[in-house]
Amino acid sequence: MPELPEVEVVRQGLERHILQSKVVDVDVLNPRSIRRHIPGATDFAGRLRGRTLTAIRRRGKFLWLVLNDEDALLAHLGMSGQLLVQPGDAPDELHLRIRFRLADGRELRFVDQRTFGAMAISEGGAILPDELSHVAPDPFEAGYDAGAVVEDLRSRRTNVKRALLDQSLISGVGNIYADEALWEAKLHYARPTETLRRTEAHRVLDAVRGVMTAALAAGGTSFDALYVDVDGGSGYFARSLQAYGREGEPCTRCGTPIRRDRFMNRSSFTCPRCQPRPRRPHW
DNA sequence: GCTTGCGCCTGAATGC
DNA sequence: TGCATTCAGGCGCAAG
Repeated sequence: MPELPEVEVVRQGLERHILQSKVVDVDVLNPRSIRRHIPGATDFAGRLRGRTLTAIRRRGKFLWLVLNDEDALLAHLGMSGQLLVQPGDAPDELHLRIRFRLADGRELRFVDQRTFGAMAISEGGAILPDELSHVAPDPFEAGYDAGAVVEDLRSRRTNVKRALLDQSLISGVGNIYADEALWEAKLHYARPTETLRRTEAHRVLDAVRGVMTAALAAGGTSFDALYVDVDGGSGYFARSLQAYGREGEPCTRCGTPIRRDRFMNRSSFTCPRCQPRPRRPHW
């Protein structure tokens, strides 16, 4: 599942492989993958033909390829999206959605089994696409202000995990790293945000940055055949996970079996001892 | 204005 | 065995 570290691995891979490449043609094999590009596939391809990829940028889980220092090709990988750089004669992937033919004969390919991902052209989006105006800075950006995030977090009327997953508060965090950060900070996912002390809020935000830094160093988290890198390689952070996916296995801090709950229609993994459920408030 | 819940999507895994 | 159901989950939007 691509979260910030996996998207950053992809960004770095694109930077290594296709910076200054020229797009000569584009095939949209599934229009759903450009559903955010309202003018449609013909317009999409026309705006890319002849353009050069002059920079690869990222905020949170969003990625954009700058076109001649002006417009941008915006991408979100969703659940299962991959951006692969392949020789032109490589066989099509089963879930190939968009093909970008490059001038040197190689292809940039958007492959996405579940089609939750999407691409679009952002006019004038080189620095920061307008489409991302609602996406907060991620913890690795210069504009990230931990103190401001702490105050925003504590002003919300929700629980801490939902807040961490809210891209308008802090971007780049998905289900896996939210669970890992909460385990690290010894906080339960259902903890009401308004009851967080400043030190606790800082602790969980520091944990978010720490776990994502470690994941990036490991090349990201990969499960099964959902590859991460542009050449199809997998990251190996999955073996370092402390909570996510470890139901029934002992907590590495205290030995208590990790439990799995359904929460917000997704799985949440906690150590019941290190992360006790908050006491219900008195009504 | 803010918070919450749903639908989108495919394939693997599970249940009967 | 085979068909049906569940699960994975980020995002945008509608409803509350």
